Amino acid sequence: MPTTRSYNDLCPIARALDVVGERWALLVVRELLLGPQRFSDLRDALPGVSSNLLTDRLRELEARGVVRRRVLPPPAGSSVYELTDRGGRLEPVLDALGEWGATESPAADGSLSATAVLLFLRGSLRAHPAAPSGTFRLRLENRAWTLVRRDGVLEIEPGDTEAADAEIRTDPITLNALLFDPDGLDAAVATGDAEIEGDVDALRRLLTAVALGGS
Amino acid sequence: MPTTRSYNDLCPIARALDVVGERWALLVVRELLLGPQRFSDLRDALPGVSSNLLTDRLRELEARGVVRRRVLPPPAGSSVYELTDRGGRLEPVLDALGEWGATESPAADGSLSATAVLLFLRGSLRAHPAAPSGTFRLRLENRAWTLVRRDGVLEIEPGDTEAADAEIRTDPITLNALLFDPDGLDAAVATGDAEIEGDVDALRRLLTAVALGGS
DNA sequence: CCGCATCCGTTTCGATACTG
DNA sequence: CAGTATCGAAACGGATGCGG
Repeated sequence: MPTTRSYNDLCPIARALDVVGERWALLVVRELLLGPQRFSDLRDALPGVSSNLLTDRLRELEARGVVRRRVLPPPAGSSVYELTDRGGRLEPVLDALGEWGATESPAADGSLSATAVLLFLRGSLRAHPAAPSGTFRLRLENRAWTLVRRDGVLEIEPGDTEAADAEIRTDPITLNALLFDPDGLDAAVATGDAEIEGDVDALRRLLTAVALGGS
Repeated sequence: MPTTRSYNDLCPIARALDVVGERWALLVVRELLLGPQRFSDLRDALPGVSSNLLTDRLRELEARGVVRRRVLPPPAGSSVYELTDRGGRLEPVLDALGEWGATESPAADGSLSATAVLLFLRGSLRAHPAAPSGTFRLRLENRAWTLVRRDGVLEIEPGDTEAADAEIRTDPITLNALLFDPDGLDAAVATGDAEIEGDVDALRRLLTAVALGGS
């Protein structure tokens, strides 16, 4: 049964927290920021959330107009969860939280979803104006995203939406490490933790731009 | 006993939520944004939080470097809680949450602390460039704040920090209503819900600027 | 397998009472 | 005023089961 608890506070901040202040709620929104996800994608991206609680959160966020459930057209038949317009407008909240959280110690251990590292990557590049232009394919956890930087705007979309200058296949943890130490790219390739293709120098410049921006 | 539960997620957003994602935590930060507060101030501003939980939250936020407890110099002897620099950097998070929460329905009923309405007032005026310059004294719940708009910057500080052009004495709910309907000022004065002094026209222009910005 | 629903032990929360 | 102590209620977390 979904939570109905409220702060009973007229302040807009408190009313926002009534909607997305429950445990896991904002992390579900985080996972949906780059595109729709299936129930099991969310569960895998959020280790520690139990399936029943994930169901509750999704129902609650759906009832509050943050998330929408959409049944894919046949033959898929399965359904995905995606942000509504209102849910998408939570992006500045998550950006601000991420910026604040990034000032802490570099963190010890834990999981890291593909969406999480891609959001960090995107935020770092957006904050760092010197990032190179180009189109990059990122393959993480058997899924693909396309990073496009053109005319100063940076977007990351799910899928192979267009031809890429370079491609990297790796896992979120390795990619995250490379964002802090781009020079580790060759070593990661050597150990098989990452595979790269295409314009490798462009990829290297991309990683370096993040590392410079983050310091 | 303070909470130690973690998402165990390397994402900066999740790590931020490990610190300020517990219930009431961000509302405590909200209350401290405009200046130090005593324990009982916080409890009164946050009806619904039990004193033991407020103690837990403050201890937790103190341990995480968000809040600091400070003992006032004699003869006061009492102690106050205030934000650390790191805690103060949460302001963009609360701004973003407030902006998102304000797009909802105007809210039905509930409490409203002085800080909450002043933060809303400040945010609205900052977003609306046409707000008039001047210095205003705001008296709510037996406490005073000074609103200064000068050279395009707007600040609200606790106390009577400088001479004011006008003063209003009222309660948070009435002030909030006036922010949506400035024309209600005369009625509020007539019923005794508000008392005003000084340059009343300047006060009227201030309220009107908020109403225009919020629409 | 996916998308839940049910059950159950543990943690957190909320209300009230009480103390220095 | 500034917290502590206690206790029932709610929320959370993990395991298991079940229909498609």
